[in-house]
Amino acid sequence: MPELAEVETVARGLRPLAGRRIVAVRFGKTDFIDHPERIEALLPGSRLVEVRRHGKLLLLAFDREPAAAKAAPALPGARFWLVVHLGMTGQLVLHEAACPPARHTHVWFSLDDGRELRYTDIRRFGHLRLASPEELAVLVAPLGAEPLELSEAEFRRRLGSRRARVKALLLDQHVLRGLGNIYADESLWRARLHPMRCGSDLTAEELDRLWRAVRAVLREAIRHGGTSISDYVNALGRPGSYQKRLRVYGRAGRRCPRCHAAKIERIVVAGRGSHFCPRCQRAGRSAGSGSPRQVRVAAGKKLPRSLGPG
DNA sequence: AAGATTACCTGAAGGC
DNA sequence: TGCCTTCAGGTAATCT
Repeated sequence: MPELAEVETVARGLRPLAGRRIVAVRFGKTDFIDHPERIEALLPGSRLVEVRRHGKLLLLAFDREPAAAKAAPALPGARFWLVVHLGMTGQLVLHEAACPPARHTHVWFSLDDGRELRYTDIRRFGHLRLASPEELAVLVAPLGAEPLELSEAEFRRRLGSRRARVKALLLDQHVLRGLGNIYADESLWRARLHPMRCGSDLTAEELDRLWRAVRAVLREAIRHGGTSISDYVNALGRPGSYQKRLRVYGRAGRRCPRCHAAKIERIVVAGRGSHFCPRCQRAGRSAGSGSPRQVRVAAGKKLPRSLGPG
């Protein structure tokens, strides 16, 4: 599942393509693409000039052919961006043009060196679109801070003021951009925090631990080329190796690699499978079984019998 | 209005 | 053996 570390790895793999020109674009299914006709009109003849990662977004900057200006007056400038979100099963992989395409390949970008950049996406949760610099600014404006760039004070400010569960906050792209389910669980384990803890209940010391944990986990995952569990591969079609180093994700029932005593449990938090060590990551008072709404009711009003203590 | 839940999509896995 | 159901999760839309 492409999260920050996977998208970063793909971006690094695509960077050597800077300077290449797109000569043709071909589509399969386009129901996950915004205005494919715009892509068809603008990309051929354009040159890739830059590859960036923004959270889980892959941003490819192109300088357009002057001749293409007439074809797409909606993008008046010379520079535009191909914005790619890999969703759950998206892959952007460089192939020789002669290589037979994988199933679920939906976009072919033919390059001027005879190779093809292909977008494959089994479940089509991914997203593709073209954006002017102005449109891109609007697109990324709601996104939160880059996890590897924000300060500890900023991290504390963003999470410590929120009543939502810390797991939900880590997954919320408006708080931090780029974390997904795997690295959220790994970070919480490393910081020894229960996923159901509420952001505003975390002490400054706990938030500091979490900030350090997120950075350490992401750096380690990037160093190992990301996590390949089901579908993820890099821009050359090769898997990462961080799945071998996961401490809790997908390891329910196995012994905690830190305390070697308790077994990893899996519960649902924020609608997502959440893996943690019940011994190393204690729930604390605010992280009981009820929803935050029920906790609030419990503090002020009489409880229904079924929710009461004991 | 913040936080929770659901729909989207396909393939793998488990049950009978 | 094969069909059926359930589950996985990133995000946007919808509900409370």
